[in-house]
Amino acid sequence: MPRGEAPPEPRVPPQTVEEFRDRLHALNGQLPRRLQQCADHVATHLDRIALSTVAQVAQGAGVPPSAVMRFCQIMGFTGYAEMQRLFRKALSHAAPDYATRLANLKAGGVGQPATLVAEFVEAGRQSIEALARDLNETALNQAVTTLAQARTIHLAGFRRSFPVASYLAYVFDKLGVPAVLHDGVAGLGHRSTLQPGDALLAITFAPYSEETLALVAQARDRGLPVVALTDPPASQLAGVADTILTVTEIDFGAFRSLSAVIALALALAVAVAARRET
Amino acid sequence: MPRGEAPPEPRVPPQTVEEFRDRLHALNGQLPRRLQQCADHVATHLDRIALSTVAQVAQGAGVPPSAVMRFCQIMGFTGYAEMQRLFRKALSHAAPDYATRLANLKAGGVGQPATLVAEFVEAGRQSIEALARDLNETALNQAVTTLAQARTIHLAGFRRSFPVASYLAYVFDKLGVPAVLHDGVAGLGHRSTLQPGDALLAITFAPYSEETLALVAQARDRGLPVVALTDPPASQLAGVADTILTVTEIDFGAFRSLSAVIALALALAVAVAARRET
DNA sequence: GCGAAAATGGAATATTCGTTCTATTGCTGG
DNA sequence: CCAGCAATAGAACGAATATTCCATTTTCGC
Repeated sequence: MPRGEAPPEPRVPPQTVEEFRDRLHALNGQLPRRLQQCADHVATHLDRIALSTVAQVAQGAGVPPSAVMRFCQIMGFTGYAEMQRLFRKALSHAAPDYATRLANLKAGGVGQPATLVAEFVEAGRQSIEALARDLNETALNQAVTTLAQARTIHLAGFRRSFPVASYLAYVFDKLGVPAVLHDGVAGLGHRSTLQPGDALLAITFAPYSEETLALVAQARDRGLPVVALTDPPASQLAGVADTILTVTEIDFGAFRSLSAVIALALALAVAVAARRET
Repeated sequence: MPRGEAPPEPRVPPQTVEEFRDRLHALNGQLPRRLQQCADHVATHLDRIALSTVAQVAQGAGVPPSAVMRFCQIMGFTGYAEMQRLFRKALSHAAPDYATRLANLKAGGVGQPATLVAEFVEAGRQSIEALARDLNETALNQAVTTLAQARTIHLAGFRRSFPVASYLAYVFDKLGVPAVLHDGVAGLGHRSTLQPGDALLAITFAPYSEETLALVAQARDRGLPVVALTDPPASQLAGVADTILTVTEIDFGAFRSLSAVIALALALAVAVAARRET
């Protein structure tokens, strides 16, 4: 082993998954080939560790099991077992008895109110996880840029998209971002308010509502940028919107929980507000 | 071994957690003492099986390990290992690489749009899981009964509760349930529409909005039942609402994802519609 | 290129954990 | 009260798996 400068090879193992990630990141680039392979594979499959054996991780990384063992020790653990303990604890704490509780709610029987709650909870959770999985970061960044540059943001969303649009109006107001909610009250649109320098944020799901499509077309005619928040496939909007953000919302029965759309919309709003302040 | 009538001891193991629960339920009551202890413990700690050893399950149930083994075989598995495989598969499919993806999104850095999405996703998921955990079934059933008996349902919800109220208005409309959204357009309430036989569903979070409280008081004066959808502690509403449904909504920054409230509201709406039809 | 030190792969070993076996206990029906 | 059977507990066994060790290869400084 080298004499003078000892690389910070810690004797205390990471206590949380966060710490683990940090240490992994710090080590990146200064590892021998096989250990780097381990690091790469582990980084992209963090969740598998809790349920995999050394041999499986090794095969996944394309290295012999002994390399995985050395990797564990580099990370500060005494061995694979200790490392796995960390991830198992994280996994079991993540869902303490959520699954059981859900099953109990459902056990009441179809049609029972509690069962319905369980179904919508399940749909909401799946939608939200799908959002995290499928988020298009490029489109999101582009949307933020577009909206941050706009003088006024116009919000379009009718029928089941209306709650989202109205919540955005509330949030933008709180954040001090000029936004107009096109709510169709009194049968008149605010179409004349679409002015140069503005942008349109349209929230709409198939089948797209007439009003929203009309507003999008109008904005397009006047040369305003259009950001669409919709569900895949966004076929009809592909030609007319500059930026398309898609969200897969799982629905139970005929109705959607809107969880994923709202989460995305909120993040978008906060990011836009932050960008405008700088 | 016995000769003639073989008890229905299945040779094919349950393929899903659902099937597992069914078989467990079917066996209930006709098991010897120790096996029943196993069944009870497993039923209430379904989620632990994936990560526990035989010895741990046995200790939890207060039986020797061999009793757990016999229980596994009664359930149709060849042994504990096979049973555990079922739950591990369920666990890993539930969160395929969701956790990793979330961490990756967050890794972008504070203030990045993608990181914000991750935060709101996290908040939404926690809210939704909290709903499943803390749902008060009694209050829910009572709310359904109250609203199902109403001639017309009045919806109150302003500011950040407005999206929920407006979504409920949309859903009730689709379901053919008479509902009025008190949206405050033109500064006039629809107060005069509060008629005998109606009911009020108020959605409001602390700090409660003036308009909602006023509407609740008015309904109360006229003797109409009031159902409140709010966050704990519902101190101010305790005296004035007949039924109180609480939802703990985790917020990130100053904003809430509304996931849990919407899930509960949707379930409530569908349950009410179903009850009215019968 | 040569030598030392690090890295590597694979076999040997230790440990943990599931599974089986059997003696004993506790029932149940005659 | 006794025979017969089911249920049980604990110990012994065996398979799976983590861990260590060492011979070989690779890398890097001189």
